[in-house]
Amino acid sequence: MSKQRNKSSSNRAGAVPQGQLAQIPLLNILSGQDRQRLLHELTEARYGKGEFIFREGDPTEYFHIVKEGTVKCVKSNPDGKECTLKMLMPGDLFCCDAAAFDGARHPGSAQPMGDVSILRMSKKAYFDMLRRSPDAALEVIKYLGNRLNEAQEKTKVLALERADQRLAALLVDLGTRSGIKEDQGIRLPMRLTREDMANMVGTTTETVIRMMSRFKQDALVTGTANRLIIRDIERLKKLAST
Amino acid sequence: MSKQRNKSSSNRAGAVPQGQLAQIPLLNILSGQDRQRLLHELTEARYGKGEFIFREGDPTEYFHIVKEGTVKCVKSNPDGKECTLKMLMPGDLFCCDAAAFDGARHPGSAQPMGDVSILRMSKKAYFDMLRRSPDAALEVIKYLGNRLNEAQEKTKVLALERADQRLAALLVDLGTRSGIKEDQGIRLPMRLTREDMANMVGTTTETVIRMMSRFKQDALVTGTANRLIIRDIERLKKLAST
DNA sequence: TTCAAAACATGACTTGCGTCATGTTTTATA
DNA sequence: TATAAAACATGACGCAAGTCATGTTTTGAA
Repeated sequence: MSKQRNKSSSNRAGAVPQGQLAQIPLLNILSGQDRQRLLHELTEARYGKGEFIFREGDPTEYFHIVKEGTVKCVKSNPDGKECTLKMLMPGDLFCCDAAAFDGARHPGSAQPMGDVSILRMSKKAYFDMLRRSPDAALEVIKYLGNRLNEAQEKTKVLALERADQRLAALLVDLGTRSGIKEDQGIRLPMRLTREDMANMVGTTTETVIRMMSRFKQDALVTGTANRLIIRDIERLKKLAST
Repeated sequence: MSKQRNKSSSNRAGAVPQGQLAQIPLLNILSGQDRQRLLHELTEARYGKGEFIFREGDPTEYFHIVKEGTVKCVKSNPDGKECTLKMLMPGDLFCCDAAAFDGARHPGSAQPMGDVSILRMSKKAYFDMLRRSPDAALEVIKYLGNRLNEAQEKTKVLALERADQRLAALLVDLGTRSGIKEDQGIRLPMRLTREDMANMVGTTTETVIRMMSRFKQDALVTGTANRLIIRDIERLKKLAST
C-alpha cells in the first residue's frame, strides 16, 4: 500500500528495432511473411518505477509482451489492501486473456519493478494473428495453460501452508526462475522490499520482516531490497514443502 | 480429507448420442465437416460419487468437457490436506491446458460431485481440432483466459479477506452461477457438505460449521449438504465485499 | 553531503482461526 | 426400519499472525 506517483509522461512508444527479440517464444514460432507482419504490428513502450502500464478497471486496448525488466500484476480489495498475483519476466505475455475479448476491463493493474520495456500490439492485430496462425494460437493456449497451473498452485499454497512456508516458496521460485548465481549465493535481479514480498505471499510487511530476520539468523538469506541473496536454497525448499 | 472409495468399475465409455449437446459452446462454434469430425472423436464416460476421473500425478491422456453434473478440481499438499480449486459445470473444459502438452502429468485430481457425464477426446484429436479450426482455438483461448481471471480473483480473496467473507463469496458465486430459484430462496443443485466448503475457501470444517451456524441465525442461509438454500444473497454479497 | 522518506526492525498486545474433544443429528444402505 | 457412518454442532484452549507503536537504518534525490 505504498503511495504511487504517476508520471506517465516518460514512456514513449515507437517502432521495434529488429533483432534482439530472440528470447521471446511467441515471436520465434512464426516465420516468413507471418513473422514480418507480426513485427510490423508491434510497438515498444518503456516504463519506469512508480508508473502504471495499466490500472485495474482501465479498458483493454493492447496485447502485451515483456521484453526487458520485471512487471508485477496487482489486484486490490475495497479497503485498499494489495495482492501481487504474478511477476512477469521477459517473454511473458499479458492481456492475452479474456479481458482482451469483448469490451471488458482490466481485472488488475500492471506495474513495472524498475525500468521495463514492453512490446505491444492492438487487440485487432492480435486476433488476426491468432486466426491466421494455428502455431501462434497453440503457443498462446500453452502459455495460458501454464499460467493457469501456476495460479492454481499458488492458490493451493496460500490455502494450505503457513506464512513462513509461503515466503520460503516464494524465495525458491524467484531464485530458480530469475536468480543470478554469485559466490555468496543466488542474487535476485530485481529490487524487492519486504512489503513486495508480503503482497506476494498474502501476509503483512511486519510478518515478512520478522520471518526474513529469522531466515537471516538461520543463514538462509541475506540482504535487503536492493540486494537480496539466497544463501541456502535447498533448506528453503525443505521448509516450503514440510 | 474424507476417505474415498475407488470403484472405477461403474464408468462406461461409449459413442456420444447425437443431439442434446446444445449447451456446450465449444461444440457450437464448429459447423459442417469440422463439427462432424469432432463429434466422431468424442466419447462419453460416466462417473459416480467416490470415483476419480483422474488423480494428481496421472499421465494426461484426454481432453475433457463436462456434459452433466458437477466435477471438482482438487490439489493436496504433502501432509494430505486438500484444497478444492474449482467446481466445473456443464460446458466447462478441463485439461485443455499445458498439462496436456508434452509428457506432463495432471497437476491435480478431478472428482465428480455425484453422478456426472464427461465427454472426452484423445490429445491428438484435440490438437488436430485446434490446428484445423481457428474458431475452436480462439474459443479455448477465451475459456482459458476466463479461468485464469477466475483463479486470480480467487487468489486475491484468499490473500486479503477473512474466512467468513470468503465463505460468503463462495455462496454468492455458487448461487449465481448454478443456483435454482425457489420460493424460500436460491437452492444449490449439488450436494455440498461443510467440509467441501472448507476445502473451497481455505479453512477448516469446524470454522465453516460455526460460520454457517451464524449465517443461519442471521437468516442468510438454511439447510445442510443435501439441500442448501441461500435466503439473502444480497446481504451475503455485502458481507463478502466489505 | 545533507536530509527527508522509505525501508527495516522489534516489542506488546489482540484476535481470528486452528486443534482437539465430545456429543447430537442426519443420511445412506443393508 | 435398523444402525453404522457421515455430517453437523459446540465448547475450551492455544498459537500464528495481525495490529499498533516506536525506533533505527538505509536509500535516493537535492
